[in-house]
Amino acid sequence: MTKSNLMREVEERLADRRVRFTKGRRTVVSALSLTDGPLSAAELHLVIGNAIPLSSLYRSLAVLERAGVLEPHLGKKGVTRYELAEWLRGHHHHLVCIECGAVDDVELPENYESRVAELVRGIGDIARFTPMNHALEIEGRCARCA
Amino acid sequence: MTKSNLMREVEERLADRRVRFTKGRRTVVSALSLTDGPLSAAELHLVIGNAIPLSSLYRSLAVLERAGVLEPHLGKKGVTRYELAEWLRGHHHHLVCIECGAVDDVELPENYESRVAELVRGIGDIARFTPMNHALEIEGRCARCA
DNA sequence: TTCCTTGCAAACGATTTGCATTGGA
DNA sequence: TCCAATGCAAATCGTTTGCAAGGAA
Repeated sequence: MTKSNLMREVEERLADRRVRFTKGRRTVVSALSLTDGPLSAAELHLVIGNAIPLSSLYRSLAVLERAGVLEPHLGKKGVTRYELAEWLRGHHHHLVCIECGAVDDVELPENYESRVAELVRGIGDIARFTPMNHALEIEGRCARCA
Repeated sequence: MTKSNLMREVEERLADRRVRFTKGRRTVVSALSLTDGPLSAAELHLVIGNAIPLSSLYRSLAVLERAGVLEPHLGKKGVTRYELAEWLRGHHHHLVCIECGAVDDVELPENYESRVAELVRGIGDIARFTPMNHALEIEGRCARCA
């Protein structure tokens, strides 16, 4: 999805919910649309050049999460990282570095993703569970920390 | 695994690593072996009847985590809950019900688990990432809520 | 106007740490 | 004996909140 399309999608979603798409919120969505993985409030604060105070950032993140635009990922030391929700970013999985805590997104090649989906269906059958969504999270060492 | 076997396994592991299995650490492992889900430091503090001050609890948890006896489970509000490590509890995945929020553990049949492991290895190769651990989390509707 | 958002500073709560004391090998 | 573990209190750090000022509808 192009960035301007993305902003339009978000705008629409927020309008539906009577939530204002203010300058601060635009900045957050825009920054997250340009990065590879989830960012914490502090990381976001750096990325956007201290343009928005932390407290306002936290409030924007909370609003965007409640509106279903962002998804939180809980990290160590009580740090929460956010990324665009799946309906905006597309389906992907996470590589979490146990060394530095960085989270990278991977979009699997179709043959991999179909095997994951197949496993998920099979597990659902075994466990009498109706799968709606899945996430394969892999912990390990990223290229930088290996 | 019986509880006394479990304590013996932990004792052995700690001995190998020259880590003392003190009264406080025994209390923590024992409490966690008796509960169904992961517990936070505060919850543990309650469960063991304030027998150990919070700061000591945190230190015990840190030591046991570094020794590979406990695994942290990151929750909202910066709360970390701990459970016995996988080699003590068995490898499993999570089925999260989007209806009632319940989290069920599933232990996959060997042929499923090996396919998951194979995918994880393949993904690591693609992404230049060294996988150490993985977790497949499936969201959907549990049997009760379907 | 009226309600929502923002910025600042202070408050909060989970976790960590400095230091003196205790305890186990 | 002697280093690691403990208890207490104070410090840290991510996050939240009260309040007054700014903005959009």
